[in-house]
Amino acid sequence: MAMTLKPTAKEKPSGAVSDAGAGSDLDLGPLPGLVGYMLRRAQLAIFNDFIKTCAAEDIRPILYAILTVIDRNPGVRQGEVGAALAIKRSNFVSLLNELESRGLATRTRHATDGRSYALDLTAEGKALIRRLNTLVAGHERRLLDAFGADGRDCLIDLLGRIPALYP
Amino acid sequence: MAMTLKPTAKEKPSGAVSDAGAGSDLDLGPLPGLVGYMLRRAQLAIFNDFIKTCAAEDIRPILYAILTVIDRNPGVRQGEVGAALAIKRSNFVSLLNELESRGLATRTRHATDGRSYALDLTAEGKALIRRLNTLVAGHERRLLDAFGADGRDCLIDLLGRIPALYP
DNA sequence: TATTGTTATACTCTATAACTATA
DNA sequence: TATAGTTATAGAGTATAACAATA
Repeated sequence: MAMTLKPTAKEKPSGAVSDAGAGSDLDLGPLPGLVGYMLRRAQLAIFNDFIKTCAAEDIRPILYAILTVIDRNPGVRQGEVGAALAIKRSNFVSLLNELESRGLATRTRHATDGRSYALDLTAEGKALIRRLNTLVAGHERRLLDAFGADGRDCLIDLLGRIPALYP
Repeated sequence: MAMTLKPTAKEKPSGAVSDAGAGSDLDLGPLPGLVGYMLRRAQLAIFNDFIKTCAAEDIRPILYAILTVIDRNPGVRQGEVGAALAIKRSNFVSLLNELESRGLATRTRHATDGRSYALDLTAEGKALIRRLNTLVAGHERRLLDAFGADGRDCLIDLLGRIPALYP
């Protein structure tokens, strides 16, 4: 639970606008000190790189997450995947339709509950997720190279504690 | 540049799904180890809290950021604000229209460049940003209480280094 | 010719309500 | 009645292309 750390040297002696302004020399006031603001910028940058990384397979981050969960939990019910990824049922439908029409995943009626669908990857879907995992590992390695394993683990750890703060 | 730290104790001995699944017992595979995935979940949680925090003033995160930059840089040109916040010019127009029509900001023709607008907050806008800063400080304090100043600074520092990784 | 702001448009993600079919 | 999935719809945020006015 505890954590000991030394932040990187503060290179801006006064204002502390840091790099957040993307080269701009404007005064951003409290923004560079707000977790939410820095989170938005970081997420934009990482998602753009993720999209570029998986562009050859035409897969967006949300589709990669869905494919991953189905791959790891064959026969999982549709609603479970959505809940695990915080995607609303109504929004999940068209995403799954997309995967299904591309021949990557299948809906099968649940054995004991006629309301549910059991989701599985097709052979093509399984082959795709393997290729994607290789691409994504390369994408992730850039962060690992920049931050080191300790820095990356620390970031993951801190980020993972945030959702629990807002019940 | 260097950083020393001890991640929090790993409470899940085996799988390490952590809290990312929001209580689900599904196997999320590599997702909880991906910075981008954890970033998305953290940002969703923080933005939702921010929106709730500023709901009484009917201000979304992006409007707060714009108001802040205009407040800190009176007379700033429209394009500069957009560039500082990574908002495309074409998308910035309607956002500024919203602030202007609500009587919070003004467009004035730039003194020396007839193409530009100089942006300023109205008295009402200035009063609003002061109230917002109080609300946002409370929102941010929750993170500070949870992580401590060291943890928060570490998080901000790591997040701030991410955009520079993708030129 | 290049830049600033604007309009138009499209796509993705998200949110809500109402519907169906099963339980 | 409650739940799983679906449809319809609306709102944000983001992206590109084309245009007018100005430099």
